[in-house]
Amino acid sequence: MFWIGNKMASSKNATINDVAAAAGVSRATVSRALAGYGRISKETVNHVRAVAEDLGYRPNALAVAMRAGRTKTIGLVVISDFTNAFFDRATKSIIDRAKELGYRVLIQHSDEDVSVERVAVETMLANQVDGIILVPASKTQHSHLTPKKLSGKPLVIIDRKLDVRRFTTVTTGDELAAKEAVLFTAELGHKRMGFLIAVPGTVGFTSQEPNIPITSVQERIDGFAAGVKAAKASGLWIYSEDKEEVAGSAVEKMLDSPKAPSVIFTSNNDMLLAVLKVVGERGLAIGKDISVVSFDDSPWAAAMVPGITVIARPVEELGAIAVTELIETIEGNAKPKEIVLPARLIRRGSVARLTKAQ
Amino acid sequence: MFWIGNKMASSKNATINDVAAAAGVSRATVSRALAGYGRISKETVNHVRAVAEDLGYRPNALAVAMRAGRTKTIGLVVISDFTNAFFDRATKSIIDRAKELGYRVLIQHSDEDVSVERVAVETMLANQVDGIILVPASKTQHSHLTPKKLSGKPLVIIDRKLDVRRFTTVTTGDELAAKEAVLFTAELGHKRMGFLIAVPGTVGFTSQEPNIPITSVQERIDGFAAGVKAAKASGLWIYSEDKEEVAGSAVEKMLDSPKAPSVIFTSNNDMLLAVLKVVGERGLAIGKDISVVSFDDSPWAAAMVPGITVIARPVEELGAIAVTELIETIEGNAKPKEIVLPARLIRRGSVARLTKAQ
DNA sequence: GAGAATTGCGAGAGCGTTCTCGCATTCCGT
DNA sequence: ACGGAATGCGAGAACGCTCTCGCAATTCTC
Repeated sequence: MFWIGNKMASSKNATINDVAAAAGVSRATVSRALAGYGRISKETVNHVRAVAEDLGYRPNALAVAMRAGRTKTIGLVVISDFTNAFFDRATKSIIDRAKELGYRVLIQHSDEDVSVERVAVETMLANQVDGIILVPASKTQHSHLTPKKLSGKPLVIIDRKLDVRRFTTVTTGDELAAKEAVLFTAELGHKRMGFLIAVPGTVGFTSQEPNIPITSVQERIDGFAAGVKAAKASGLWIYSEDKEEVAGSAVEKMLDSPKAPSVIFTSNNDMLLAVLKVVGERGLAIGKDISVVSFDDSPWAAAMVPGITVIARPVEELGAIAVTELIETIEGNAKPKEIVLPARLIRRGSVARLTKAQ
Repeated sequence: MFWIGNKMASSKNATINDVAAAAGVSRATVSRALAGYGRISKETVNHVRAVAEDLGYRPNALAVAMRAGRTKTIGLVVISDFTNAFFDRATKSIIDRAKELGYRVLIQHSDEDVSVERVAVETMLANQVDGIILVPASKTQHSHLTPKKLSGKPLVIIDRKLDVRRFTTVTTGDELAAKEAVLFTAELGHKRMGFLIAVPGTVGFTSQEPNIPITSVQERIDGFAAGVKAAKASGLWIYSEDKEEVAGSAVEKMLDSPKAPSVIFTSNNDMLLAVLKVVGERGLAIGKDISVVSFDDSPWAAAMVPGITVIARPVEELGAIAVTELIETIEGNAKPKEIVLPARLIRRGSVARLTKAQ
């Protein structure tokens, strides 16, 4: 085979050696010219840049990272994919903020499974990420999250907390928001409140409170209970598998109960969909015959008529703050801190004003 | 500072050199022991593996990739983030399928902007991806997609086509599906059909057909037109900016037109939301006073009552096929091919049966 | 105009792997 | 017991890059 320099060898990338050869200078000079540091003449810079441009030279990010011991990449391990109405926006804001700060994002899903989370973290570290943002599958199982196992790489926890306070944590104040939402419905005359809670790992549904290893969900339950108590109302809890048909049956049961609630709270958007479906099939009018409040806002919850009243968490802000904190820790040495962002109630038409007991 | 070997130097990763030193063998032997190739005794293998385990050794993926000239990573450049009801599932299926085949996925968004797409592709290549899956922002502007600029890396186009046939392309048969959907509504008695089309880059809305550089959207328009013609019905086209308020105004105008349609088709889920909102505010009942058909299925379109009749595209299949084709091209040498997957109508309750002219 | 300071650039090491090559050592057959 | 084959392992190069060090050549200083 004939070739002229490396350039013709194949359609492979031109390397810094090719540029050096073509420009008639050394590798070091090319590096200086392109990165713009050190002692080098203006003419050489221009010449080298022109040659590099000409060859379509593109630095090999792998080699740069290898040499620098830094990849400018952060890892993101979320529990669910972005077909979920919370994690889609969280992921987006994390990617966007990271980009602003000059970082790339590697994404993995744990599916609420600690062992999957463990290998996801392993993969991240093998790929030399500079830091990790994690939505932990369990608040208790974190033996894979010791500084040693993390090779000293910083970790930021979002959405939920661990039962140790070793890492920076960014969450939302769901307990207070849940309580306020309940009180809001109480003001409108509601006395019987239902709460449909998605609990990963459950099979079927139950009204017995299961062990919940997720702090954010627990907070919502506690806040709901506090609200019910403060309003001197009655509460009905149903814990369901995260699957629409199952959740639908749970809703049926709730509606058929002698103490059927006048307002149903749901712990996420999937549960809300289950409620909407059953309620719709029964011909009940939202915001009139039955009221609904859900955690997490979404475009369709806002666009429906009546709009769904939601407890909106500052998702984008949460993601952006997590990235900012992480990168500060990577580049400087920020201390671990616990950041709690306020969630707020967005009142739309899905909660009826009750005049008489219903 | 005192230290014993590299291990104590900091909390950095143990390298293969550390393992070799700790096991009292050479790097080459460690490599053989861990990878399981070459001539090596059983005892050495066990010993080395134990030591590696003990040190928490984790091969540096960067170094491996560097040496191998292959990263086992593919790049994905989509036009929109995963808050979009099509790209969330597409991205998910691509990640899942890639994982099955032992590949990781790097994701970038182009926001329908060719220049952003260009740098996204650049970034991918700088990161040495083995191949790229791309949703092109424009069918005509692809000067950055020549084999040379791609460093010979394979590229698979999805969702839309380019005006050249150089790459493997995976799309859906939207033209036929649109036509069939129109004929279906005609069978139910509809004679006046509206089509609300999101056109990126448009400002406001118009009924003048703009230049549309996206083949899938064009196909839908053509199919709709073919259906209207075949049904001897009348069609009303509105091209709108991809923004809810603007699309809402477009819907208002459509409904106020003297030739107001009895059924409105929408080119994607965002447009559907705009329709639902306006229609709901006017107190019109979906599937009764007004009918709706949308491109792309989504959980909430299915859960609403009545459910929204949609043209469902095989998103997961599309993504999986794209990955499979790409990786076949990477590892073997598959020829470019054009794959078109069928889209199908899912009939729910959002299309009314008209008895008399309406 | 001679020494000092400055400027421009090349040589080379090292980041963590993998893998080829070659050198000892052990094993076998006769 | 001796030649050859088989076995086990180490040395070293290479992937592409950055950056320190040092050496010429040029410019400055008095």
